[in-house]
Amino acid sequence: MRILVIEDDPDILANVLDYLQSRGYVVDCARDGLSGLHLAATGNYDLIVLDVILPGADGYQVCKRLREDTHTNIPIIMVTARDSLDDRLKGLQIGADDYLVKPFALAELAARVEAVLRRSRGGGGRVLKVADLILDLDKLHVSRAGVPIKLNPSCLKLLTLLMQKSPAVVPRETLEEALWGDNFPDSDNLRAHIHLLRQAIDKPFAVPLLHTLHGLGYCLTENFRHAG
Amino acid sequence: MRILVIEDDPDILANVLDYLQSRGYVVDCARDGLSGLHLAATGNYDLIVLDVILPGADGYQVCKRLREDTHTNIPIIMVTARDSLDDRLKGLQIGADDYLVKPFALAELAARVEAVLRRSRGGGGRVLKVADLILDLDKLHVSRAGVPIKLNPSCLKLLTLLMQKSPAVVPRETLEEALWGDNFPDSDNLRAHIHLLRQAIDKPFAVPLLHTLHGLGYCLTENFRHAG
DNA sequence: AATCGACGTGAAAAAATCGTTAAATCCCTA
DNA sequence: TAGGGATTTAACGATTTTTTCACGTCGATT
Repeated sequence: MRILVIEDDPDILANVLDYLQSRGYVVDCARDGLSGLHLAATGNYDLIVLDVILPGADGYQVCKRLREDTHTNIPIIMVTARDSLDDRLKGLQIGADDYLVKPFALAELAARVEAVLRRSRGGGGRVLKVADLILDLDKLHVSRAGVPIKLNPSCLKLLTLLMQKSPAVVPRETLEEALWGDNFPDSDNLRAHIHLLRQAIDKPFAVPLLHTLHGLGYCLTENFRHAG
Repeated sequence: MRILVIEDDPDILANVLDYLQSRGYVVDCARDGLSGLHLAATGNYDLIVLDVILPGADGYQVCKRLREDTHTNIPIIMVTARDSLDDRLKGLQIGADDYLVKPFALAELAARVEAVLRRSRGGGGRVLKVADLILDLDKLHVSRAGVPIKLNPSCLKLLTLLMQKSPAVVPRETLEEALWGDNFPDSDNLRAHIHLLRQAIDKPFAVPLLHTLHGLGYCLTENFRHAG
């Protein structure tokens, strides 16, 4: 992760640089608004820590020009001693992702850096994984051993639940309620769906993942040892 | 935009509710941790404002369980009177997107809500891009492979949402709510709009970007791998 | 071993979803 | 008030999903 720190106070700059580097980030710095703008536009950073009080162009101008002129959406955390409400509002409305008031603890800066980065990288990637079976909860895409698998909505719901609970056993009633709520269909329909799910995720592969515990429920796991 | 406010103090709750509603958000609320957790898991919200001091499960527990158990990445803004450094760090590290200390100005809450929403949808830039399809949110201008495309307002709304969420799958209900709010028209009208959108952005080009996932929703993406 | 209930399998019927088209209605402006 | 674009409604066929059902298998209990 590459971070650009734009700050004119040499003491603060040195502290921030050291701390962020110690946390494993690659950090560059600029001491005034214009060189900061230039670096930001060319340097391919993942996040910018931006002081408001700067020689040259101030932080608001830097932020505004980054958003409007260069059309970048690099996350920006503004940092400043100015803590009036209007200042904070201005910073946030102009396109900053967060606004931190000096003096601040370096640990808090790092925590906010991580929070913003987490969000800017697509929210953390909501994926479930059991053995070589992967379910992407956003794309609703399933694959096993790299092979894409097509599932209908019911099977997808079942698989989601089973993967979330894995390696626990999920009772029939839980699965039925997930599919139909309170009033299930007349026939014992879950069997058919489980069958479809098995066809899709287990049949084409060597080791089955979906196991039946007679009278108890179903369980999705790799290391399944039958009691015997 | 749907927001869930989890807060037990009735005065603060009323203020926050009124203010956010006046800004055009659809707001629900919960007064304790458990019902908040339940609403959050089922209610399809775009953001959660979460008080730390709560009866039932406290805010940290709610946040943690949302991130770990239910695997949601709904943006969370924590709000609390506890402003010690450790409290703030805990909130951010546990998966909150922002941490706001009481007492706060409603305007600042709204600004931070918007900053977080901006980031959580498509990244804050005013230009959305999916493959060679480009949407300028300021000029409301759409083009693909350099060719300008004219869209009516409905299709524009649909495309905006789909691009913001890309490459995630957007369920029908989300699209319908974006177009009509709570009371959609009688007939299944989304199909017609999707058709129009396809005519505009896909038909004149070689590779389609808008894909249907039967029973699940629609997905705008370039690399769409569907199992045979 | 016999039996009963729970489970697996496959096929076919029923229902839901979807793409497409055309006509009707609404809304704004000239 | 007429015209044009936007939106809504309706209908059709095609496809997919869900449900139902019949029958065979397995496991536990007697």
